[in-house]
Amino acid sequence: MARGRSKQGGNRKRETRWREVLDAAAAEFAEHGFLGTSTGAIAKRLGLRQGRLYYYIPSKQRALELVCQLSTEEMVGGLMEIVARDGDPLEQLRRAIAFHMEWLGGRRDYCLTFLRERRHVAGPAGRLLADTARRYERLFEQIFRTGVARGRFRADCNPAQAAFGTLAIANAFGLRAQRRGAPLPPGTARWIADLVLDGLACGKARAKR
Amino acid sequence: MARGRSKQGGNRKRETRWREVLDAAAAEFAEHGFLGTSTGAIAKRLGLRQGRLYYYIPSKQRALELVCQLSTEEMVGGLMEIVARDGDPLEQLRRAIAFHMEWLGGRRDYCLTFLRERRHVAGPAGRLLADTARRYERLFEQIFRTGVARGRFRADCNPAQAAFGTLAIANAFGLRAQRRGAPLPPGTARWIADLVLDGLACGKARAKR
Amino acid sequence: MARGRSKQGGNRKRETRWREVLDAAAAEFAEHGFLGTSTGAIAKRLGLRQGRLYYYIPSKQRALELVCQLSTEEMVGGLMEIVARDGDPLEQLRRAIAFHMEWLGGRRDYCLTFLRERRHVAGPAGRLLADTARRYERLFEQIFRTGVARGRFRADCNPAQAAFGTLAIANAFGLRAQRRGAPLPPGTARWIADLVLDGLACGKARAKR
Amino acid sequence: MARGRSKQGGNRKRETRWREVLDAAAAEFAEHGFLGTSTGAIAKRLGLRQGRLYYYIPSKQRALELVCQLSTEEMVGGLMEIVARDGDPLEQLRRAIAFHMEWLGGRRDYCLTFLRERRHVAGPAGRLLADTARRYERLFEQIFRTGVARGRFRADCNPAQAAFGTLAIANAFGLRAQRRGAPLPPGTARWIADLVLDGLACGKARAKR
DNA sequence: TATGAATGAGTATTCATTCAT
DNA sequence: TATGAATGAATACTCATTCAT
Repeated sequence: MARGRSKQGGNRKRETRWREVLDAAAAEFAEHGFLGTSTGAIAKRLGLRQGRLYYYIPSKQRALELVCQLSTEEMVGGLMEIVARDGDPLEQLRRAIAFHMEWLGGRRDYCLTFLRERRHVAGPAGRLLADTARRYERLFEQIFRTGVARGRFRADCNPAQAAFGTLAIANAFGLRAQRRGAPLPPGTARWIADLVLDGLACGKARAKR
Repeated sequence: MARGRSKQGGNRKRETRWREVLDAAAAEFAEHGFLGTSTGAIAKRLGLRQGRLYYYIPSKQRALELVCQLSTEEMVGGLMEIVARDGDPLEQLRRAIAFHMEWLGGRRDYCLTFLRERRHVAGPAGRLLADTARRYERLFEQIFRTGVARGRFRADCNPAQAAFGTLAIANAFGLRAQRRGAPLPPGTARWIADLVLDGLACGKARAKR
Repeated sequence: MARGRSKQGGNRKRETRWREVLDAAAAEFAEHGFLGTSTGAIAKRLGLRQGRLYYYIPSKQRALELVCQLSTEEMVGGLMEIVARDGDPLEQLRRAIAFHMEWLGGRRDYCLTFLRERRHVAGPAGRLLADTARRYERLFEQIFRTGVARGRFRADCNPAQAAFGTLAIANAFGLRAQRRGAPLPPGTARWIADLVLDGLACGKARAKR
Repeated sequence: MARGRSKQGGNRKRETRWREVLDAAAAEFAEHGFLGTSTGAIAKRLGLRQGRLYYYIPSKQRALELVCQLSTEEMVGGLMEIVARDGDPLEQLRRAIAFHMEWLGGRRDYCLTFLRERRHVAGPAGRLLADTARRYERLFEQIFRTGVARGRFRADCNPAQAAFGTLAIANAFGLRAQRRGAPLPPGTARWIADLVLDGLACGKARAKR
């Protein structure tokens, strides 16, 4: 390729810079929202002038799509591994939650952007995103289903609801901690897993009392 | 006086129209976000031309503030009554959650707007809003604190965390149902209360197992 | 006429109200300028609602024209009498200046509006205004011309320039006092007349020294 | 450094363009007033599209402030030099008036804008402007005060009034000539100085006659 | 790789004016 | 005599995007 002097080196550098651009976009999107972010603000964060941004990304819209896709797809990949590995569903759930919390902490900007700004991703990209999100939730669902089937979780546990609820709780606590700027306290994942287990999977069904 | 009467009538009509304007704003804000909403869109929803809107509201910004303030303040009022009435903390929590879910259902647009768009309310109005939100959460906190003190909830229940978690779960389920356009299924509030009780207030603390 | 119950009474009342409207317009124009004045502001000053104004005036533009014309025409009338009356040009000038200062004080809003806002009167009305203003200046000019002809003013006094200068000085001092909110101090007109006489009409022509 | 050089060049070009923008704004403000000037009109004068203007100036308001500040501050600087240089107060006054007239001619748009539109500069910028204007007037005042102290001007000359009057006369004649589009006739400054000297500083006080 | 000039379209807000009541 | 609802046009300002250099 004419562009990179050494193909490898050039591409790697380019790739690196490209990630930096996405990081900057994610940071701005997380802080001010997609519509509240100007391309100038992203550029400024990178020490570039506005126009230059378009060398790296084709549009602000596309940047949002990429930010939303990148981490979600990696998250699905990671979670798949956990679910694929056999083991006690209860342990699996703990690991899954720990995994999820790690991402919330490590990729805060990407997660926040995905959670709050995905509404601005429409069309094919939006459908792709919705699909990825569904796959992620289904993996949690599967853990609950297995747990119920094996008698580890209580019989009236609704896997779909449990999966949704688990993510809601994990995200709420995970992002609350973020909002305060502090890293997640170490026991958080464990504590949330217990909360979920008691409330959604193992506790006595209250309504029956 | 003839004028007094006509003035009354005028004011009532004006007041009504004002609420309609806020409703329309809330609906648009909930659907497209504050920044994604143009004043023209609000006007269109009301069958007005854009400029006319400013006869009722001083600015889009102020409309957002009012939308965010109106329902939250009423919610605090309602919840205060529930908490003030004496009774079993467990029953109080159930009533509180039911009350909260009713608002999520009945004032969907206002609640969504508050939850997602309040970040765009800055300055004094923002501080007021934060204060109202804090008061609301504190009322839930108080229920948990009383429950722990009276031995109805488990000893290691952290009232602040429990209050936060309760709202996170209630909002997540309440608004998920909304997103699908359907009204909340009748048992939802009860079911969520059980979830919260098992997970946050009464279940065995897993970590100790 | 169908409109007034008693023609006389109705018209007089109407006439009065009409003057009040013009006064209010003049006051706003003087304070905020023509473009800086909204019809709502004029209406407010009168205790009316915006729309009602159009019962009295056909347009904001026309209101400006009337404000500018009214006092200038009366001023021309008054000054003509002074100039017509025979007498020492020096005394005439004193009287003319006193007359001018009285108007600046008594019709402050009208004078300010005329002086600063007449640029916004275009078309036939603008030409009429320019003509009236020219007639006014010419009357001063005439005093100087007579004074020179009769040997009361120095020979090299340029009547046109002297007239222009006289008005500039009178307006500047007259309106400065106004700006400070105080009524013109009693001796002002006399003092200004002396200034003008020394500087423009009687003093030794410096350039010759 | 290559960048340094290009930056220099860029800055100089930018600076130049910036002055052109202010010149255009001043021209429009002088012709149509601040409120009568649309940003589009300024842009058109520069051959730009409206939006582009905001690359050079942050707002129309700020442009007005800059137009008003720029020349007034330079004028104060120039006048200070004249007053600082020792010499006959009478000669000083002549120089000061000549200096003032030169500015009226050379920076007509800026001066007109300052004189007529400064009322639209409020807040801190307005206070700064008022201060600069006061300093300018005080410098003239000082000339008169010195002249009286040294017995060159008549004893009952009021320096503050004389300064105000001098500026009123100079502005009136200076801007009248401008309005007619012609440059100031050569002897004007001299002639005005004589007028001022006779009327304000040296003539016999008429009232005593 | 980077800059800055340029643009076109969009958006909130204001306001003179009209009209039915 | 007065009101309030309604409108259409204007206007300041922002911003994503392009392109010559």
